Amino acid sequence: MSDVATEAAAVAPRTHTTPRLAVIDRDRGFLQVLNNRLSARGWEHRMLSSPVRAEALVAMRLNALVLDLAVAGPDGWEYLERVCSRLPTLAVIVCTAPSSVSQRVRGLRLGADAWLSKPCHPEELIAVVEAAMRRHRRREMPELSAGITAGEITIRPDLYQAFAADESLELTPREFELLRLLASSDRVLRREEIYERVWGYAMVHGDRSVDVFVRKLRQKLRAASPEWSYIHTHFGIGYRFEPTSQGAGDGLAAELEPEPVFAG
Amino acid sequence: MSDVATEAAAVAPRTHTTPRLAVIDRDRGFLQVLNNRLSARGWEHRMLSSPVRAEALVAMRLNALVLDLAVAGPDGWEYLERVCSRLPTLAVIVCTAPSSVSQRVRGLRLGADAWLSKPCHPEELIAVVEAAMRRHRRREMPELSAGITAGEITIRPDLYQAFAADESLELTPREFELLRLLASSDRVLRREEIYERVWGYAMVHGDRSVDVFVRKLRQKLRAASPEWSYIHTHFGIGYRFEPTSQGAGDGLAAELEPEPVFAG
DNA sequence: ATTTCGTGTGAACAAGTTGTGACCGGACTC
DNA sequence: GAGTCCGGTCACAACTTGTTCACACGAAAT
Repeated sequence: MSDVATEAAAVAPRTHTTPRLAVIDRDRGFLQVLNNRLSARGWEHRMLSSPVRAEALVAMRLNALVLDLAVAGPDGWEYLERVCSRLPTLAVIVCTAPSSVSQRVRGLRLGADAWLSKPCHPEELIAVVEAAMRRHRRREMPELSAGITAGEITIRPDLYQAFAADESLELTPREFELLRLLASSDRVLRREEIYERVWGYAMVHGDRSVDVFVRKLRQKLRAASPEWSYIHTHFGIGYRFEPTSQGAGDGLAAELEPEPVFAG
Repeated sequence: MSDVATEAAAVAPRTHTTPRLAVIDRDRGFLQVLNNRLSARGWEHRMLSSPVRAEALVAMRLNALVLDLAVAGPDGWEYLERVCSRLPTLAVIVCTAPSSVSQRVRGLRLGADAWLSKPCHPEELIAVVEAAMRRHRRREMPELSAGITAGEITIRPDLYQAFAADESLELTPREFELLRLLASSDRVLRREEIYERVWGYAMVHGDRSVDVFVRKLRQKLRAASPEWSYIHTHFGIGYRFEPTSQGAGDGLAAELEPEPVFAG
């Protein structure tokens, strides 16, 4: 049970329809009841009897985590904080023994989304988890498989690949996710945001992964569509996607109104 | 720079928009206490003694709503549902008299983000509201990324850039943050305050950074929009933003919106 | 008028940011 | 077990930005 055997599925498909949650608790009866309800509901769930490292939680690609602070012992607060800061998009629900106001406030301030006192009704816990996940879900890509065409390239989410003139760019999963994110946003994306949405957890300061993958992407884009540039750097901020053809005028204007030009 | 352990303070996101919330309740004492705490915290808030139409809530441009279901009477559930579906980006916290599990579950299912039982500690309520907003704010509000237009220039937060006649001013990140701060405050800002909000930490006495950046800003503004002056010096105090056209009268009028009044 | 202090300005300097190629280790394939 | 693919780290160079400094200018104070 405590084993963190994580099947390494494809990288962050992010289109999951069934919620995936983990419960860190030791109350056998509670876990049993909860297990039944969750199974009946078709949620993917996993019961853990002790805290697991934040990295392991990342690998599980959870939507929500239910945590009994008592299980983590005196380091519970620290653990809570670490998990919340490392996985900003994870819904964290603390479900623990009766507590004081200041304890609850502290937990919420550290990043928990909700605090429930035991004993609690499993249906209420599930409703709270649903409420916490509801918003997070909204940010999953709305368009499921609609292809995006920009400049000379076409992005096909259903094939997990991008094409230029019907020729695949041979993007790796990460490269593809990065390209899809950039192409579906018409604004500057900060590195932290990119990392969080492609990698699925918080970027540590100084990580250059985004830069490196942008370079790899640009390389493949350039090879497939040399006349265009797609990914623009905003110094000190991040990157922005905008197909710009080399030969003609700079595509800077395309962002705002394409105002009519008159000779005069 | 002196860099006294400013580790995490690297160009802070500074999306520090003050929360705006409304409370629908009739408990005078509760409202009074809450009012004090919210004022101390600098939140914009408004106390309402009866439900208002969803349209009115939209106009208030709230981040969060605290609702006592009892105030809405027997139609409370319907009201809750209508508000939640009409304003999906609004954080809704139900704070009401003791209730049954099924009631709480029902409220959460209808779209509430949290359910608190009265009597509750105001700090806990605030923490719950914060937690709910934290999750919501991730999905950025459309109006937040809307640009500011002043005089001949347009400030586009989504592009981290300002434009004059669709031409970028080529502002650096700091210059942009400074301009955005000035332009979104229609009053004189002291240097210390500017420094604190743009740089993210306290200004040491005698630091001229703000002056230098104001100069750089003025230079770029002048190059892009020579007929106007935007940043005005208040000797011995600080700076104030106000677009003023050179030739004609001062453009004082165009600015003020008749938006609803909030305490704060 | 003269002094003092706060502000505007340009340039030199320091610090931070990004592009890039090389390299490393784990997972998978043959 | 060797080869390959992929994600990730590192170090370096080129570049941009941020900070500091000295001095000029102008407003307030004496």
